Amino acid sequence: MSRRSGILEFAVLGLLRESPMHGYELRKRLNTSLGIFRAFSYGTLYPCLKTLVANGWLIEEPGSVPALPPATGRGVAPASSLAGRRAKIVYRLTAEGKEHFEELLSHTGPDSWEDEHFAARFAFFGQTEREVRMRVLEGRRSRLEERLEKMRASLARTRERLDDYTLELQRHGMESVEREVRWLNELIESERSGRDQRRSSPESSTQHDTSGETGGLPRHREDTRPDPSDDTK
Amino acid sequence: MSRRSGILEFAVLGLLRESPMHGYELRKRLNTSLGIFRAFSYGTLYPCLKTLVANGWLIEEPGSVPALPPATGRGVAPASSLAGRRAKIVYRLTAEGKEHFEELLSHTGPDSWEDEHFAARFAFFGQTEREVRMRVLEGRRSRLEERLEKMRASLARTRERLDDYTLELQRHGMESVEREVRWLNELIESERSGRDQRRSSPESSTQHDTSGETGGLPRHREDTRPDPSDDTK
DNA sequence: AATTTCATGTAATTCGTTACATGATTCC
DNA sequence: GGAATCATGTAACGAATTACATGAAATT
Repeated sequence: MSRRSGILEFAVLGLLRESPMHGYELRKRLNTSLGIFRAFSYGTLYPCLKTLVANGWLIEEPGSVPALPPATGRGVAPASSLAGRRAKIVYRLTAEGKEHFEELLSHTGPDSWEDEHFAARFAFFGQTEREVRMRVLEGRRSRLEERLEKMRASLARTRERLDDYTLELQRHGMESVEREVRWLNELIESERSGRDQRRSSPESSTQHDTSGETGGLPRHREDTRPDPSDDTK
Repeated sequence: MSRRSGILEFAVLGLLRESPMHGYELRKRLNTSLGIFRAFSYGTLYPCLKTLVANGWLIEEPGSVPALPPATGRGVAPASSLAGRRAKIVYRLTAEGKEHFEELLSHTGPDSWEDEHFAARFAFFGQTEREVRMRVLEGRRSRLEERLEKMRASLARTRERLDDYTLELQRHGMESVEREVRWLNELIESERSGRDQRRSSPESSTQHDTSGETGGLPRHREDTRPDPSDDTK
């Protein structure tokens, strides 16, 4: 019962699996860390957290403020170390929550290939088993190929009667899809050749795979611009 | 009043501007002809049509069946030529509807740069004035550049702490955006150099611009596969 | 002292879907 | 005559947003 959205629930559990957080922080990570994630609002997030708690997947803890500064008498009320502080609820995954998340991770349904679901799943591939990763990647690919088929068909059918702009829009749309298919091909390829069945424990890696090419994801370089600025406008 | 969605209303008016249609057909065109348009369901479309009628922008006409076949006594009830036929309501744009659409076309707000709105607007660039086209393209571009900024920032901030997959997802996302920016650059460029202020009358063109290169959209070739098949699964 | 950013929540509303209900027409 | 597709609609529900309301903490 209470068929909560899927995608948000999934992402919240996934993020909380890595470390406990409070809502505000959670939302930011939802919008940044994860690739595509659209900006969920608080009006969505908080009620969702509530139901996750109700389901026994999360517990609320009194907020121990992240990096509590020296606080030598400065400010209004230094109070009793970290006791009387209102609000700032930190959510932590329970054992059942963890279990539930694992189950979500290992499941794949036709939804898993859809745009947003796919992105969410991909974002947690780090804790997904190899076999499931493959299923998701391949499912996504065939979903896109289906879509391409339709686009091509409709293009062929209507080509003559459309103005340049509509045509250009379709063309660009198709190219985007084709591009994603190529991306998936690369990923699938490198999944096949990669041998590591790695399975989480979030504090591994940072120097994961010193060999340049084989076994990991396909290599792409990216200009390293240190560019500190704002986040979600 | 009755702040109807925008995007669906806009698209419906735009499609009907070209020619009258009934709901079923309309929906198909929504999902195919226009580039990106997500599949609206009937449960969305029909009520929308109703309110557009209520606003005086559309009128319902008894359906003259598209290509009515000889019908020489065959079938159940040939009836009185095309009189007693139930349903099949054809919607036609009224003068006010046309006016309203023109106004929507010439307006631009911050919404116009968002993904779906942008696609919808672009799909009707054929009947949009040059100046407005420019505004929309440039608005979209700066919207995307903003987005890129944020992505870069968040990448720089979190790079070390993320696993390979999350990173790869972000990288791919950024590349997609960068690609669209390049596309927009091309379009803007060719808008600048193109001289035709063309403004609709849908029955022009089909051989619009016999010169290969200058003035129109940037040229891209595309394999012409005649591939007749189904539409919306 | 004032402003900004952090932080949590709720109520009303919007947008859109699913599932259902119905029936005509065409194809085999 | 039975299946598929065309065609129109409605009611119940779902997901998420906006606008509102509140207040603590940090920055300037």
